[in-house]
Amino acid sequence: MIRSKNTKERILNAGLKEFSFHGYAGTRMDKISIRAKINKAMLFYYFSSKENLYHEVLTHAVRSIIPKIRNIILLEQSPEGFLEKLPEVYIGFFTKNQDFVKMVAFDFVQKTDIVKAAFEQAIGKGFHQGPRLVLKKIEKWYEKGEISESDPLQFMINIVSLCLFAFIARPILEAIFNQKIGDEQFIQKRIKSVINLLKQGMLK
Amino acid sequence: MIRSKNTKERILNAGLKEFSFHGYAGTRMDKISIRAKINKAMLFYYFSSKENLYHEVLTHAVRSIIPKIRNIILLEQSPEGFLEKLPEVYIGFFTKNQDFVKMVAFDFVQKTDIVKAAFEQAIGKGFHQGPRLVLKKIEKWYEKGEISESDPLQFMINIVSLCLFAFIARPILEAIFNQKIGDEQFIQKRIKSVINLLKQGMLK
DNA sequence: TTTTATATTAACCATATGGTTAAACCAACC
DNA sequence: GGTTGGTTTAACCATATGGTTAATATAAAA
Repeated sequence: MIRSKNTKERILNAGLKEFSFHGYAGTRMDKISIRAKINKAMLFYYFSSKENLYHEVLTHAVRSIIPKIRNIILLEQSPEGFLEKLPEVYIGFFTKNQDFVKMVAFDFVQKTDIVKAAFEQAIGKGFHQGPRLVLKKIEKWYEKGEISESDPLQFMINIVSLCLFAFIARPILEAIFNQKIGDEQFIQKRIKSVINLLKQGMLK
Repeated sequence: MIRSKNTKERILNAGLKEFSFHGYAGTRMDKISIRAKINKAMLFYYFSSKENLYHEVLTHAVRSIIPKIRNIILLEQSPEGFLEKLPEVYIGFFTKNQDFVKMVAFDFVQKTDIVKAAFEQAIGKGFHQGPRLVLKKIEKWYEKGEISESDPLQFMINIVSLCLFAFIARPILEAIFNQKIGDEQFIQKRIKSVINLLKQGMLK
């Protein structure tokens, strides 16, 4: 009975859009069904509840994403390469997956547990192992005198902050500084600025 | 009739707490009334609607905050001083006003207009003038060869990103890196790291 | 002490919302 | 052609939620 093989997929996509725009609490099930062009009951037929749909949307999105980032983080062995490649990959990714980023940013503050669970489930062991390995790698760079930041956690937070913040806070920044953010020109500038700052500021 | 002079204040405080924890959509009026220990009808007696209460909570919070930040941003004349003082003030402020920061971060993405309106109303002319003046100041620093970042907007985004992100994304970071964020020790480390990175990375 | 105007409450209301149900639909298999 | 079993729908339901009302309490003015 393949009346519509892609119904589930359509729901997942519509869910991602709605959740990313309105957050978990602000999202309405019937809005999702309208966007997916199906009867509301289908949502519950396939996903049983709002919480579960949210969970599946998240897991689905995370699965399609993680591998791309993981490689760069784990494989790169020199701090120069790390600081040069990461911003480009991160910012490029965030730009092309704003819905996902928005959705996570929205509810991680409040529905931390459910978001965390989705990540853990989607990533598996890598969820704990990955970050630990990265931090160790950074620690060694410091011991070898290759970088100036002694705390690996601060090192990583610096990178992620510079790459992510502008895209989460985009409406705030646009309102305050009265400039458009997010077009190709801005993104290229942003990447350059971040790489420059990181290399000049954290390499020895 | 001063049966309870501080009822309004109590509602405002309870509102800030609830809105910051659950966002606009996720906040329930009766939860606010319970937290404020008054009858739900009082909320509407004093603030007429949820949207309006939200607006007032925001305006109230913004008013108590802006002056502290404004001075440092506008008065400081050297880039060194700017990069040394701002992180301390910002991070200190964000740490002590996490509710406010959370609330703004939560809904600025989605309810941009209402948040923006509250800011504009609370700040007045300074809302547009302030940022413009800062950007001009930074531009001059670059022209004088005192800083290496040519784009004032990127300059500011770099600063704000490094100061704010960790406190907004706190639960994410704690989950990923499996470390506590937000205690006094972390905050001191964070301030140091940000100042170092900014000075080493953007001063000439 | 009575009046007055504000402050406060319990009970209520209309609607929105997540979720259910029972029946219809339809492709494949017999 | 009829049966089977997953798919889809319209109608429905219980509860939650923002908001209202009418009555009551109370401090101060008269």
